[in-house]
This record gives sequence, structure tokens and C-alpha cells, in this order.
Amino acid sequence: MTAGSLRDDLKTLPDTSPEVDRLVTEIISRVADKWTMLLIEILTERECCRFGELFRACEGISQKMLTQTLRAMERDGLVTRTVYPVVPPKVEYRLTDLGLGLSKAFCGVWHWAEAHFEQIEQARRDYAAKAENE
Amino acid sequence: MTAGSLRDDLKTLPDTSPEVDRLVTEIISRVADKWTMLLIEILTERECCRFGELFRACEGISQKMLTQTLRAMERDGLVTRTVYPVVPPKVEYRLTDLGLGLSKAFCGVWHWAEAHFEQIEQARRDYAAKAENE
DNA sequence: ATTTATACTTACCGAAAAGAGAGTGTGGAC
DNA sequence: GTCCACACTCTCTTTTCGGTAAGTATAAAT
Repeated sequence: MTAGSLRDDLKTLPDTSPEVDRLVTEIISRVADKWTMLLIEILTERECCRFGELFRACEGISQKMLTQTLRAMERDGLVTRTVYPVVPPKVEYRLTDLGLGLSKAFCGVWHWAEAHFEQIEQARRDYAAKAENE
Repeated sequence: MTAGSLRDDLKTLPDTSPEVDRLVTEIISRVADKWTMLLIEILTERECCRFGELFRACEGISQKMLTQTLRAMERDGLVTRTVYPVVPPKVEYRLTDLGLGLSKAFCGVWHWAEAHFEQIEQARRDYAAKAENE
């Protein structure tokens, strides 16, 4: 496929109002951050997770960020948070249908990134090499 | 479609190594920011743009951010930057095939967001209302 | 001689995000 | 009585982000 024909395909997408554009952009950048995506991935695979489980699965995250990210996802209707009134506390998270839909939509980007990350790394090396020769 | 069957679909995706996971996550969060997405959209529509044109099309952006974002995109191989040695300077940007591929992959997310932003806003209202009653 | 156009680059500053690490509540095991 | 488990929550510090505004280079137009 050439750049030209691919672009023609893309051009046929429906135009949207600038207002919707802004909303959509805001939602995407809200949702397309590192931890949110990782959590969506984990919750897609595991169905239902406790806080500590997510904490261990999401290596590198701090408790603070995990709480914050989960709260934002709950607020946006992507996950449900179920608290069991027991001691020690037990809280379960799972994706809603909305969250699963997003997970599916992201698959395209995920696949693209998987298929092309070597190209990107090569581009970065080329760029660095070019910069060095100047 | 139920949550269960949708999840089953998603589960059939190939597993990837944690290393690739990290790379892919890094690339996506690199690429999924507000300005990069907007620029990809504009360049998908307009094919070829000068700096000033992008500056005007991307309302709200500062010159600094525009330069920075374009440089990052160039570094990642998403756009080409062509400098014409004339005065006043003339520089043209256009998406590479890699950039167009990303544009296409993001369409899915874009469509999802377009189709569901009202649901998200409703979820946010519900969440705010619930928080207020406590 | 001065202004204009273009595409930056640089310096500075405040705001916002994020990490580290300690603290909290409570019931049951020891 | 003490400790542990779990899911936070709070504070403090560091890092990063992003905006403003000024500066640069140069040829042509006035």
C-alpha cells in the first residue's frame, strides 16, 4: 500500500465538529497514558483483580499512582470497584463493558506498535547518528 | 455482545514478552499525547505542511511545543522534515508511511472515543454525584 | 536604513506531575 | 499485648512540562 492510497482511505473518515474533536482528544490523552494502558491490559487478561495483585502486576508503579489511575478509570466508567467490608480490606477491580470496548479499540494501536517498534528504534538510531555527524 | 465473550476475543491475542511490552507501552505513551495526535490528524488531512501552517492549524500550541513535538515525531520516523535553503526559510513536514500507519491504527481509538464520549461524560457526572452524597 | 517574513532557539519561571516513604484503621492469629 | 495483612492516604521532595518573551539569520521590499 502506498502512502497516497492509504491517505485517501483516511480522508474518507467523517469530519467532526471541533467541539467533539476537543472532547475526543481529551479522552484519548486521558486514557492513553502508560499506567492506564497497562492496567487495561492486565484487567483484560485477568478479569478481576485485587489492589495488591494489580500493584504486583504493574511493576514500577507506586501505590499512589495506582490508586490515582484506578480512581480516574472508575470515574470514567472503565472499571468497577467493589469493596468488601472485611478486615483486612478487600477491594476488587474489573473492567466494565466500556473498558473492554476501549481495550479492543486499543488493540489496533498495540498491534501497530508491536509490528513497528523496530522501525521506530531504527529511526531513532538513524536520527542520533545523523545528529552526531554535525 | 457480553463482557465475557468480548474478553474471550481479546484473550486470544498473542502474548508478548515483558520486554516488548515495555517498548510498546513506551512508544504508545510517547505518541499518544495531545499535540502529536493533533498533528497526525492535520498531516493526514493536509498531506504536506509548512511550520507556520501547522502553527495556525494547531490552535493553542506554542512555537516551542510545536517544534518539540515535530522533532520528536521526526526522530521516531513519523514525519519527514524538508528544509529549502531559501530566505525567508521554508520547511515542509509530511507523514511517512510509518506515520500514516499509526494514523490508521489510531482511527479505532478515535472512533471508540467518538462513539462513547457521552457515556464517559455520564459516568463522570454519576461519579461526581455519588461523591457529593457522602 | 528599516521593516518584514519565516522558522526556529534559548533562557527563565511557575505549575503540575510523580516518586519516596511514613502513617492509618481494624480484626484475627500468636 | 503485639504483630500482621491490606488498601489506602498524606506529606515532602524532585522532576518534568509548558508558557512567555526575547534573540538569530538573511534577503527582499519600501
